[in-house]
Amino acid sequence: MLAIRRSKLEKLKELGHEPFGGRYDTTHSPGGLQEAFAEGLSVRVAGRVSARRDMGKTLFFDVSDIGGRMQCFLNAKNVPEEVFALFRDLIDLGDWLGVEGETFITKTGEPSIKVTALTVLSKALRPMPDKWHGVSDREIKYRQRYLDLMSNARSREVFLMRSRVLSEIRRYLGNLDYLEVETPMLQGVAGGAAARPFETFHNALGQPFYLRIAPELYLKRLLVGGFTKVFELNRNFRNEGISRRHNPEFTMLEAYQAYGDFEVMADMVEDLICHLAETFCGTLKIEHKDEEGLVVRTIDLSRPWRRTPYRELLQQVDPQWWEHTPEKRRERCAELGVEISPGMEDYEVTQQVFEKKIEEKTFDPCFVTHVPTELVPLAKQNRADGRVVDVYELIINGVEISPGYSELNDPNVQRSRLMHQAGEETQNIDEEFLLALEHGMPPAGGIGIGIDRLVMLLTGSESIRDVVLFPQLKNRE
RNA sequence: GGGCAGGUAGCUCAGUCGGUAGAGCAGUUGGCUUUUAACCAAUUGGUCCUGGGUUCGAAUCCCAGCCUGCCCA
Repeated sequence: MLAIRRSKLEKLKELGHEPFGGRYDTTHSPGGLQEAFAEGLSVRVAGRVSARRDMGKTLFFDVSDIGGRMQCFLNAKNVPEEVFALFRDLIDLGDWLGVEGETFITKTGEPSIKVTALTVLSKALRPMPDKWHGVSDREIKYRQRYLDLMSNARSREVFLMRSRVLSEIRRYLGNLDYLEVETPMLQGVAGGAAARPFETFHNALGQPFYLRIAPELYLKRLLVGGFTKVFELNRNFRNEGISRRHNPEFTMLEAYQAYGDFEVMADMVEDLICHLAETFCGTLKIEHKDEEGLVVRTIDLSRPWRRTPYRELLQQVDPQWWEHTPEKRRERCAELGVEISPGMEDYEVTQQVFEKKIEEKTFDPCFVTHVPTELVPLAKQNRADGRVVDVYELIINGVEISPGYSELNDPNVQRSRLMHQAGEETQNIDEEFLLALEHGMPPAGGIGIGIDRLVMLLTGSESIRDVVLFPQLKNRE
């Protein structure tokens, strides 16, 4: 098959066509013309030949790109013989073409271009995937995403929506006077979260670096510097397991607002996510469907969203949970079918119960507030109850979508909390960050939003690999 | 890391009890001047994931490995 395509390529050259083209100025994209369609327009449209229906002296073909398709009509009577023969004999499904002609509507009502001239833009030497099923082999979808995109409308929709969601988040925050910034991805100390980092090495500096696991400690330095509303929307890296919900590199939004607190930020996140759902899904009741198109779950984003303290949620699992001794709590785990390991601290035991019995079963939005201090070293402690911090963790669709804090800005408390978390490993403390706090950070509310999980929620995707263009896979060898 | 499922033509997939490797689409050839998964006829195309083993004979049974997916940790 390759050989046949190559011989067509040679014939194109013999006939004076450059098979890998060049600049081609268009009046419309295929999808753009579809939207702005009127009869009798002179147009130039380019795209990949995605279908052809050959009727002898007449033939139809579609040109398409990520944004849509347009039917073209080629008739032996309307064009010079060589133009007709060029398409008929040398153009295959998958080739890129520039098409010039006039718009009209066919007998069957299809908006079309009556072709008068063709320009070869690129010859495809390999065939397109199955025109009806597309590619469904997961490995091919992920390793050769372009084949997935050119053959599966659903994938195109997901990634178009992802792109538009990112733009809309930037626009939304910009309207609120947030400034977008970029902070280091190569960090000397990987701070801002508890996760194993990727390690690397800078040769000229002779110094090890870590790929960031969070931008938080740098964004807070910017609060110290006087940025009062600031966000970063970019990649984090965590050297941990890969699963349906985890990719080693993932996209995170972090935003900080001076003089705010976690409740101000919860209000904003609630409004932002509802805005995105209304804009891109047209509804706050999002239906997730299975392969057959049957609705398996409906997520209701109607406001106001539930806000419930961590303490109360555990009482819903076991009313006596907080009265139990640590030993009794471990016993209850066995009864509840929650697996724990012997080395776990008491608060970790409770957190396991939270994750298995509450988080995984919560699909409609819930802000879990006031979680135990040990779980969040970077948030302010609650004034009335120092055992908890002033934070929320937003659960939707059984996963944490967004954390939000009243940010800790007391340098002394911050130091002791980080020391406590680091234990023996004091080299993991970002002294430069503590130095910045000593210069004075305004009180602030901060949030993170896991963008991949948000896009999964909005598109009804069951796997993070279906919303990341090139998910991490093992090398072939 | 553990368990389960899968890997067959470019793509989507069948393959019975271990007995010559199959279909649809794509491709090729021919026909057809308004089709839209166009249609009709003919036809090409295989490292059956890899490597061992059992057997007269392996896509099929056994062992090891690779890759993917799902579940668990």
